[in-house]
Amino acid sequence: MGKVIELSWYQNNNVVDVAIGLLGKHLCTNINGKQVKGLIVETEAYSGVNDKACHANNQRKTKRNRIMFEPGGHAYIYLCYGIHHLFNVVTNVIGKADAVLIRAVEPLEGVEAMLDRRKMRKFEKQVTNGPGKFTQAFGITTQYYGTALDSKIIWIEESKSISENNIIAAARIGVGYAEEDALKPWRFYLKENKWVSRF
DNA sequence: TAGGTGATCTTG
DNA sequence: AAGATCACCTAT
Repeated sequence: MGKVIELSWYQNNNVVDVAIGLLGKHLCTNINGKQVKGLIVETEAYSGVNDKACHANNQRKTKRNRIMFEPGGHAYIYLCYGIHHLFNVVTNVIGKADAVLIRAVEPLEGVEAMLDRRKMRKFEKQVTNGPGKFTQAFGITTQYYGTALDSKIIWIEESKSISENNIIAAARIGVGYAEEDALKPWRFYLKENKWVSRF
C-alpha cells in the first residue's frame, strides 16, 4: 500500500505539473464493497478561466463545475454525452478553477470487479483504456461529485516516479471547439503503454 | 463511421 | 420552452 497523496499536493498553481505528476500514481476506489486499483497512464490538463477547452473558461461557474473553484484535491465528475461519467482531479487553490482529466489507467487490483462492472468476460485493454471506460470499471459516478481524494471512497497513492523520457505530450482529445487552445500539448501519456486510450 | 444519450447551457 | 452542444463508446 502506497502513501495516500495529501490534498495540499494538488493545490499547485501549475496544472500541467500536476497532470504530469499524476502519471504512474495509483488511483483507488472502494465502492459498493469492492476495492480496485489502477496505474494512471494518461491525463489531460485544463487550465482555468483562460483555457477555451476548460469548463471554467471565461469565468463560467455553474452547478456542474462549481467544485473546480474549490481548493485542489476534490473530484470533479460530470456526465458526458448523456452516458459517460468523466473523472477529474481539481487542482490549484480556491478561486483558481484548474483540473486534470484522468483518461486511462492500467488495472492493478480488483480486475474481477472491473470486468463485472464493464460486463466483459475477457481481460483486455478495453476494460480501462478510455475516460468513460475506466470510470465504469471503478464504479465512479456523479454520485461522488466533490469527494475529497484522501477519503476512503476515492484516493490516489504515491508510487515510483516516471522518468521524463517515458512521457509523451500531445494535443488534447475531443476539444476541437477550443480554437487555438485545442492545439496546446496538454495531454500526457506513458510511452508504449497499451492501456492508453488512443495514439 | 454513425448514432445513442441526457444534463447543461443558450436563445428567443 | 425549445434547441444545440458535448473532455465518449459501441456496434456495424
